Amino acid sequence: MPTELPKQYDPQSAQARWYPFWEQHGFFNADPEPGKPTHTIMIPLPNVTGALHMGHALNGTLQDLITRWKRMQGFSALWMPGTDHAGIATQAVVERRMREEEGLTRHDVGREELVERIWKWKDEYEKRILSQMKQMGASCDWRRTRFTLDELCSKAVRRTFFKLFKDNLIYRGKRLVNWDTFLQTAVANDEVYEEEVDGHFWTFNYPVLGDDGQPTGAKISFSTTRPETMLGDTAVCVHPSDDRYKDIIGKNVQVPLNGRAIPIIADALLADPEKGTGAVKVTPAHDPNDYACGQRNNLGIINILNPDGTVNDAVENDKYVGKDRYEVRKLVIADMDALGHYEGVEDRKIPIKHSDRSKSPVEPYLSDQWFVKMDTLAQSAMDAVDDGRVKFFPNRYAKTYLDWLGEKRDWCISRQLWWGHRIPVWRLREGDGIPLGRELGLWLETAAQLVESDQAAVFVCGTLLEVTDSKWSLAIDVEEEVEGDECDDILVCVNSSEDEETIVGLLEAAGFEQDPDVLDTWFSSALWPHATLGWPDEAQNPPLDETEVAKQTELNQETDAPRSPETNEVLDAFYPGSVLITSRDIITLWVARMVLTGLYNMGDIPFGHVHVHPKILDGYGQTMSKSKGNGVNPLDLIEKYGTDAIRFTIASFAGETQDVRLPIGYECPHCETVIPQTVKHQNAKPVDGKKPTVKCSKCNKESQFSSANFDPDEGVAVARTVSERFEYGRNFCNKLWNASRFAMMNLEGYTPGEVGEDDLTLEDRWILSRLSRVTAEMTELLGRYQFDAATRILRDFTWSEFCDWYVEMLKPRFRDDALRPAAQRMLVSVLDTLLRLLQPFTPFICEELWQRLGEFAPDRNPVFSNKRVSTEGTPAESIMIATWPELSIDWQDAELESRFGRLQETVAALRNIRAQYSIGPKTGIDIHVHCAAEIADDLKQVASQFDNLAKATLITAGPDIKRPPASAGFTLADCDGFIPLEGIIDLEAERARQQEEGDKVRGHIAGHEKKLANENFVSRAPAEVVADVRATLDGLKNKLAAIDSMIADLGGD
RNA sequence: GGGCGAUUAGCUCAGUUGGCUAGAGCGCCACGUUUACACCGUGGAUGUCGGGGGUUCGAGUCCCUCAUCGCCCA
Repeated sequence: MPTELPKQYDPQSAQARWYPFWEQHGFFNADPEPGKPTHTIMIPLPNVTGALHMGHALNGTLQDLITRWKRMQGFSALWMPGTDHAGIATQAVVERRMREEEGLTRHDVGREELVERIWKWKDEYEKRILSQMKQMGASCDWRRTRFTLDELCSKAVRRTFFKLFKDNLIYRGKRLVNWDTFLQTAVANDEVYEEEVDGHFWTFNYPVLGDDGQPTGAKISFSTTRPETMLGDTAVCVHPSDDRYKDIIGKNVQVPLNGRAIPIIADALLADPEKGTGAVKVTPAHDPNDYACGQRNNLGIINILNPDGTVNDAVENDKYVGKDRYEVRKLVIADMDALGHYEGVEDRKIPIKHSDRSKSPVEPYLSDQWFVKMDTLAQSAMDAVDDGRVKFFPNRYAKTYLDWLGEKRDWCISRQLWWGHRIPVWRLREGDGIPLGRELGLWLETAAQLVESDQAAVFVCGTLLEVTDSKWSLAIDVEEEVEGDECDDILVCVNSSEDEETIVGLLEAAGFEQDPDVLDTWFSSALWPHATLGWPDEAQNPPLDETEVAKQTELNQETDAPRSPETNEVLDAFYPGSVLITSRDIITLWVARMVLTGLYNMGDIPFGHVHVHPKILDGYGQTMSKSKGNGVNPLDLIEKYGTDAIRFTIASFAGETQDVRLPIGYECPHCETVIPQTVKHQNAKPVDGKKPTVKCSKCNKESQFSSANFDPDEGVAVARTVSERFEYGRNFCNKLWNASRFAMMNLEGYTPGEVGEDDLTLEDRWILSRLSRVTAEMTELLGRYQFDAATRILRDFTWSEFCDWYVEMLKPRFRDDALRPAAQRMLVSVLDTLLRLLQPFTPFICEELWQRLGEFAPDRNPVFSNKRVSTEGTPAESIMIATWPELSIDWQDAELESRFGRLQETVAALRNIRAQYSIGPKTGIDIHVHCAAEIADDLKQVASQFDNLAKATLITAGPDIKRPPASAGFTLADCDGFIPLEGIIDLEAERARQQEEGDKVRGHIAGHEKKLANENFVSRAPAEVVADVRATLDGLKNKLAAIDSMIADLGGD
């Protein structure tokens, strides 16, 4: 027996009920099905470092929305879930924790143990993240969940690396990196932040040497913030046009600290004659600008640092070797002073780069790294956008992508970490040298066999070992090179294969050692779109997660994807994907790389569309981030407002131009007062283990609050994050809920059947016309990823048309036995359709209502065709697999909508008069309308609605109607209405009211007349526009005449 | 330093190729508990569209310039 709905929607119970229902029924599954088109979205994989934030909530909502929409449209819609191992971020988090809790460093526990600990961390956080996504309602195919370090993804990484290696697209080179001396690893630019610190600016001088190598007595002065780098100086640089130094360019100076002679060079890019002394020291190994200068001028490069930040023996002065750089700095200053080359110091704020992971200052550091040559790869990815195979929405982001790729900078893929895909290259241990003579020849024979069977690729002295017809060859005379000490390097890249272990064993026995570095995380995420689908395995489908499959088997015995022994159908079906939905900061890091690896491995783009959505900022316009402490936990909001409300509101944020500000507050757990968040709250951190609190402005009680910086103590009352903005979504859901509640209260005795052409009333035709338009617009807007506009038209339709007018107008029909069946069918049809339009946005409430509606109207599939509406047949088992609404364009009727508009305006005018004269809702009013006969007929037909909507009785209507005495009035474009108000009317007030209205109209008229009086406008503007203005002006004049005559009747002038 | 974007009501934001004296939600004011909904209904007030120039018959919309803010790249 159907039960009446409660007055308020309870999101938590709907969420708890329907998500498992969807999962168990396998509705999220996406499998290749013959004849069914596919739609693929690859998730921008979240880090396993921490929890999800608002950005993820936005990003995930949009992907789910599109996936749910496409699924309803009949696509086999795949939303591929998964997480990213996030090399440095994750390792750093685990290392920090190990240090804080156990006082251990990674060197204490060793590589294997550390990696094992990180896996544990990953398992915990992955679970947490995936569960958060489920709470957001994500309809991912969880059976296909992947992780960038899992077996499947690892295979793709190995194959790609091998392929690139073999194609000579990978090389080793030097590079100045941001070096974290604490973690002893290179950190990427996006893992570095700049902070101003109090520092010093010292000035020193170097003595100039004559041609004989002896000091000439001249000196050259320069300043520096890092005096210790003098130990690695290889030049002093001046501007070529600087007259002060013209004569000494080309001469040498001496570094007093170690006696090294270095040249004075001229470089216009590095030296600035306006600044300081105009001369600068050049340390190519420890400064990016100096490095570039060194490259330009063929300077030497002297690296003076060990990986831990101590000074190495290259400084040629034992006094400094082995000491920390900051200690050396002091020594160097003192020594220069003692030697008489110190000139002074001033205090200065210095911007210093810090590692985001260890919070310690980074050093520019020259190191050996692996690179991918970007030239042709980058070009292929640029071509894909240039020729439109990949389209950006909004289009302007194509520029970011193309500009970045256009630089074709080689991609540094190595990271000095332990957590990640280890580089599959073995090289001879340092010092072992290359086997000579016969031995080398034999070795190459063996290597050639591996190369021929595609199990390895080999570089000897920088040259690829090539094999044709079982004969190896090298582009160099290898023995000559080796004997001449030109080369001492053999690199073997091992392909993944069954014999891999044996091959590695042989290599290691022969003195080879695997490179210790791991690959950049982006290397594996670049492969995400095809790796997750099983590439490079083209002979079978990728495996499914057994636990997830098991969830479904209780209800459905055949959930396994159709197996095919011959091909990877999943890869064939879901690649290339459809759209990538992401935020703009990873267009270069990730999007571009996915395109180029897709083209390289698959010969095809990974996705046809890239949608870039806005970012969510805090109330002060700052990017939300963990380090700023201004992040918001979506789960707090879900608890407060419900998932649907969050999703709906978030979708309404997703426009094309602006980022979104989200001012938040904390809700006092004692009295529910909202305390706005300030920067102070954002920065608050526990002091001596005591958690910060907020003080309620009303009840004065202090409470701990939700924060990204700390977890509140267990068991205490917590002021949770709230934001007024989500009331938008919550109120909307409640409105929908209550409209449905109303429907269900009036569905008793519902029978399926037809509403014939003659039974369709004005409001029926109107709502169908609107519904048809809205449906078409929705499809259009979602296709362009204009989520904000889509949300708006849905809300407007639901609230301002369906609820405010249609449902109101249906009410009298439900009271009439003869009219009720048709009204019920109409209401069911429209509501059913509306719910389906809303499902992608607010899936939980829609499912709840869909199922409830099924109790009242088990047979109700609406069919809108041939000018009739009928309900028949059982609806889909779940709204998420119901069909996406399509209404014929024939239902759209502009003329009818404008007739309906007149009805609405009339009602609004009547209500306005009621408000003006304080006529209570129970008091009836009469109305006389002066208008053309045709319009009069129209009004008479809907007369009952005047009563229903404004408690007004239409007494008379027609061209001969005169204003009754003592009446208020209103004017529309094609009719004037009069409401007799004997005894109530205040002539003076009514006259003033009309006067005001008249003034407004006069203003409009003046504007239009001015336009038409302009010769240029009439002759140059399009005829259509001119005609429009004329028509509007005529209307306005009629209106004004009517108003004036009313004023005259009221005894005015 | 280069690029992209933003600046519209008290707040948060819309405003398709230039064409109705600029709209929404929240907030505000007045009235209202009418058998879907007070997370509601009815009515109302609110803007030098960042400043300055220009193009045009016509500019919130296009161009130039200045200011402020944000992001990306170096």
